[in-house]
Amino acid sequence: MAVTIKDIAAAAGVSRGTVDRALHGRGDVSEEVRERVLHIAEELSYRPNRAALGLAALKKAVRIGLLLPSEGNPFFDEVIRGARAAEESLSDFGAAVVLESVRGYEPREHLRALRALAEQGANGICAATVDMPEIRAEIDALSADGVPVMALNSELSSCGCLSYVGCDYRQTGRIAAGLYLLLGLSEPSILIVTGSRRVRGHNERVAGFLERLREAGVPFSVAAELECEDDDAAARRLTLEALGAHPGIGCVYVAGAGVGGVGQALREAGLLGRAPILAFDDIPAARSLVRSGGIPATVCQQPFEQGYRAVKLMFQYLANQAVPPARWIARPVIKIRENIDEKDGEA
Amino acid sequence: MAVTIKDIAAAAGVSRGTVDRALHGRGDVSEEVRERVLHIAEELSYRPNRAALGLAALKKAVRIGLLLPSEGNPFFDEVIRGARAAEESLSDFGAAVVLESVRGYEPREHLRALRALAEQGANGICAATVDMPEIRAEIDALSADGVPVMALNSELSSCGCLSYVGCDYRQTGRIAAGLYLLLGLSEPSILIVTGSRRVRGHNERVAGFLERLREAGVPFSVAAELECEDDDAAARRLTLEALGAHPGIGCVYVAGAGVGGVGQALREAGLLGRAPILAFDDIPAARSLVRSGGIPATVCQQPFEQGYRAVKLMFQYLANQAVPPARWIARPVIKIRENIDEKDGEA
DNA sequence: TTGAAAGCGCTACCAT
DNA sequence: ATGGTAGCGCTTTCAA
Repeated sequence: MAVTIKDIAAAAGVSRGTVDRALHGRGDVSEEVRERVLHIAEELSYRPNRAALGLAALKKAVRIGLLLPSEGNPFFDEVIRGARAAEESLSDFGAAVVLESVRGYEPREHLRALRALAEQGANGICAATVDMPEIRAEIDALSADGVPVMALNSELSSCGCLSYVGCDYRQTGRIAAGLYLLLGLSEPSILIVTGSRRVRGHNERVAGFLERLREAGVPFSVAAELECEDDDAAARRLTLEALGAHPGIGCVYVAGAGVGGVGQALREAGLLGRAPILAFDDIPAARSLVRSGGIPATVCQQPFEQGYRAVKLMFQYLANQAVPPARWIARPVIKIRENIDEKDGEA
Repeated sequence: MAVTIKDIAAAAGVSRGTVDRALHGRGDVSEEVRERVLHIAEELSYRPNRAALGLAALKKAVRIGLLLPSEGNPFFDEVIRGARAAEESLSDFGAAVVLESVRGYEPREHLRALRALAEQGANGICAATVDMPEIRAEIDALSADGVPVMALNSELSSCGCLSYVGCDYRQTGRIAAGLYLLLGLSEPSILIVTGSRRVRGHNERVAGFLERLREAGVPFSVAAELECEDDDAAARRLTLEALGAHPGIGCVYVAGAGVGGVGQALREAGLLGRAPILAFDDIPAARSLVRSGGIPATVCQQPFEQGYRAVKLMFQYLANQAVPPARWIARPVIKIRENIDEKDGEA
């Protein structure tokens, strides 16, 4: 049988209540007793029992706020599914998730959502938001108020964030390059379609991609780098223009959203299936292009897992003061036609 | 606050003890009361609290037996890691894992191990074993004795197994075919190296591979199908012979173990990196061939996850009588040079 | 500053 | 056949 708080109390010659106070620094405990208890706990390598912790925590339910730019964004629908799954599996321990769904990346809107979550009594917040000064300031303020904030899916520059749960964009870019190499294309001209140069993740994906190609020492050239603002219509138009201006494009690398528009452009140009698209995630548009052969392979970032993880780690921090790792990085998943229809589920 | 057993007791006008007995069919309960309680529970959509369940279950620790042919088999080392991780995460609920490690697939040895686990007081057993009549009979006997057995990694023909946790071999074969198609090889002659025709998983991997290639309608031919008995030395020798007998082999498909031997043979024949190997799992030999370019991509079966899952599902069955799904299938993971070094971890 | 005790939801044992 | 209750490990409140 594992070591319990009772064992420590007996060994230290104090009551269980005192041990609890000493271990967690709540209430007043004499310095001498505190040290003795801590020492004994260390000695016996005490670890609190999670079942008991959960049961006792039921009284004061923990509320986890979730800020996602998920309006009209199917990637985040999966994040939500994961967060709900975590909520479900933690409901027996008193966890509840409150969601603020936002459209796009307008800082003002994100600020509003953060404050709304705090007002709804969130004890901690997981936020997929933008790396702007005003946002960072709000996060610092929330943290100071005792509401920790965790960056989700997009990392934030140094601020009071508890941790980052998401993916390593450079790494996924490198994997996309690996897939490019697998294809063994003969035409070395690549068209790059990025979402926005202001989005750090997109830049890193492009950098990782090019970095790996250079390392591999294969001949390649970048025909053009387009910025489509994550918009399908813009992606289609710009891609068509580029295909016209640069004949002989052998591959299109799509670092952000807008892959549906790129596919449409290639179809119109009669190149779908001939000039492969390398893309990210398995949102519906990407899925259907994988099925039709326009995308030979896509690198996915486990949105379900990200949502699940973020909620779970935040809960463990709030309920059991278990400090999460500074960065929890989702393992990238390569999907091709033969496994594109797999659905992520309960971890 | 969620519905508790107390609420049901109040609604039914009986005591909590009676509700417990009625819900779980233990002890004597009058038919009339039983029905009333069950009805109310259904009505209120009662779900037992897992934290409380775990806490109460601490008194009678659950022991889970694990039978693995893991001696000298690095694949199963990962399964063990996963099982240990599950044990760790369930230790707060009173779970313990006892391992019987066996070398190879000798039915006599497996029988001995099964009995040894039962003698050590295992309340349930997860077994990666062979599909033989004497084994199935023992499993039926154990089940009848109240020790449920779960098939792990290799499925067993209809017997009293609680469920199957592992992968879908045909599906992984199809994915390997998808990778073959990605490579766009010009030389359509394929050498197949299987482990053993007596191993169901190997056969299914070959069948799935060929099935998908036929579906795709690409030209291909099978130069030869070798059986290497999962042995590197045999694999090397047979592969070298086949390369000599069938010049122009463009790809080697390795359905079982022995991939190290195949790589060695290709190296000696000066074909490493020129005739790609398609293989399974990321055991050390496969990993190093991926790094050196001999294997462009490998299809992995999440051994860590399999071990983790099996123990977790078995525990939930034993402790909370939660019936596991008949089949829990691990998601296949494609690894290439750029992500081969990722380590599976805590789910 | 510390101790004692109630209570979280469930199970199991002892009375009745 | 049913009720009552102790107890799993921890937190928290009330007394002292």
